[in-house]
Amino acid sequence: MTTIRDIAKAAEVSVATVSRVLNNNGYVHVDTRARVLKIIKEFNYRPNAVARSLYKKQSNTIALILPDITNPFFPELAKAVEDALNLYGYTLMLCNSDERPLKEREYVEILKQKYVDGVILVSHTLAPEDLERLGLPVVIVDRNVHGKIPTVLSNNIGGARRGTRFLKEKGYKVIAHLRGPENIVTSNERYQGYLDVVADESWFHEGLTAVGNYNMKESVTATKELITKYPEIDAIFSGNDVMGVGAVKAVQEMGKQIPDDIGIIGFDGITLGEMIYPELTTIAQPIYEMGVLAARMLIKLIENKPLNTTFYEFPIKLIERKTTR
Amino acid sequence: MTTIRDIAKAAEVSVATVSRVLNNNGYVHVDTRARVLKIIKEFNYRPNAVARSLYKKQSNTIALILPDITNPFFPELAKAVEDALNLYGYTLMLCNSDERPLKEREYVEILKQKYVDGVILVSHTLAPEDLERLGLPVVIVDRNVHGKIPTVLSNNIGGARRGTRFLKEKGYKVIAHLRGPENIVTSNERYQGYLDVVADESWFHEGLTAVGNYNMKESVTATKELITKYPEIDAIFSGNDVMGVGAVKAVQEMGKQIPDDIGIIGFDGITLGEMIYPELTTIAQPIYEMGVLAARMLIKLIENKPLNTTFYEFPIKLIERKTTR
DNA sequence: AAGAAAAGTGTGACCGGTTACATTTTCAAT
DNA sequence: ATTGAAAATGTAACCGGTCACACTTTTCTT
Repeated sequence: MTTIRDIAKAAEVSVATVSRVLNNNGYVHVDTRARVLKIIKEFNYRPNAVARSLYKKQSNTIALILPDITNPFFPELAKAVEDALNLYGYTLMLCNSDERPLKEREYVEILKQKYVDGVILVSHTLAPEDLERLGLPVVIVDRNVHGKIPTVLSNNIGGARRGTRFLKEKGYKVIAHLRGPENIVTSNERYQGYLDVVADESWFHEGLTAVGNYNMKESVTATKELITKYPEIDAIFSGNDVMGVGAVKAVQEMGKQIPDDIGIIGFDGITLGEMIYPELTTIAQPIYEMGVLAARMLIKLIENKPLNTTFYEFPIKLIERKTTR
Repeated sequence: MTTIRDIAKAAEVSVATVSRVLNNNGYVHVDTRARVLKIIKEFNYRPNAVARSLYKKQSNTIALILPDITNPFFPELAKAVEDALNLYGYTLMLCNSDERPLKEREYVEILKQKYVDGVILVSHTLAPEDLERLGLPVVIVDRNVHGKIPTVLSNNIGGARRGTRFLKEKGYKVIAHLRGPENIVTSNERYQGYLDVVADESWFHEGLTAVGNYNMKESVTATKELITKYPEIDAIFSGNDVMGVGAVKAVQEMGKQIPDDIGIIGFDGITLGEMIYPELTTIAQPIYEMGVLAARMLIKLIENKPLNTTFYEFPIKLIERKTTR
């Protein structure tokens, strides 16, 4: 492997000069620069990133910690993050936490050892006090945390209200809700949004909400139970698209028509919603933009540039497709 | 940050001794070891992975280069790889190549600069000669390459034959094929498998094959064109599940019944197939196992342990679900 | 009890960059 | 010609580990 000293020797300058050329700082005579550059090209020399990291205490790498890349929401976000990072010369470490706070914390320790510059935490399970002690620049995506940690999310309550109201406007009479895990903020917010719209309805009762844990299979069984128990249900507001897809499937398996017998609306706006028939109407978050923004914010944080806002809430967008009439 | 020298000072030993304790090699007196360990715990010391990497020329990091994590096949593989790597103390770098050989090559350069220990290349687009020059341990997944590079894949031709034959056995008469990109080995192999089974049929002609480029939306339009042009088609063997899902959707949009009017079988065995209605019959590759094996092979390669086989072809499994009668 | 082998520990070079500081050269201003 | 700032370059310490080698102490062998 060629090192900076090899280059220095070949170009008949000191390593400092080569370093100056590489980093474009300090004074270097044009002729010298040209000579060094020529040698670098000749040797096809690339500075050793690890050596650089050791001295600079940073690695141009950031980590994305998420529950499980297998869940179709996350790849879209991960892609956005990676695209953005690439633009700024960073590379991406992918960490699946499996929803385990312990694994998240272990990962953070390992990442610190590796001089990872920062972390994007998606749908994390860490306690706020853990977050404070992280000792690394962090941006949170998708889960609100009281505190001064930069956060990117979308308007969950507003979106949920909008979606539920939309179902009402479309003439659906009895709207059920599939909700996510009970310990997750977004899940509760979306539930809250649903409640805000329907709590005063004459038909409303708590039994119309079932837990699908943001999971497709659970959603299928939950939906079937729901509809069997309360046949008057004619619409479902699902807390995310994955459960929404499950609901669509469940309803179809029961032989009911979508959107006539039952209308369904999801939340998230993942592409999965466009892969099924009928296509899923949904409250879409701008997932890609959120990923890009999170990456940008983190980089600013790392590079000590000022953040205009430390809390960014994206508006949602209702995408009317085929599961509502 | 505490360094090994801080620990050495506090424990009143030399850095070498601390290093010996950390790495469990060389002679260290039990009492000394205990003392050092105590100090380490007290200081909550973690050795600096970057410094270690610099000397050892390895980083306990491997990279996964794949076309696009957004394509639902890859997250499942990525998860498997990550799980396996974790077990062995490695972390994962995620690199989206966007199918661009140039980007793949650039990534490899950056990865080498970072002392990444090895690379798993999935569905790569690199030329064989590029692969040879990589200068890093590599394992290839999903795409066959003539050469001595360790490879993990599944029996594409056999699987394709099996799937096509299965449609015939089920009594379908005119079987079309949705194929992937023309420059991709797996895509061609699956096409070949299809041909092997149907080429001699009286009804067979080349028009029954359409290109869906492994892509959902393209598959939808391709399927519609196919069926409109050749209404005698009553079954589709799709080169992958994503296109299979597209075909299901297209057929449904055309108002035809699955599996009675048209039977569909996919290839891959991704969970997406279970998310739609009716669930997709498919030729399943053991994706998770393939990912795990690729990771294991790469680690063996990195650690200079012998590989029993450099070429591993997994058997496929027909999973009969609801898109075939 | 002597000598050899094993056990225990320390010193300092090394990995390959960056940069503070020192030194030398250039050049415009006086 | 002199001066002093700017320009150009070099030296060596530093980042935080690892390990070859040297050295001392303990244990074993005969």
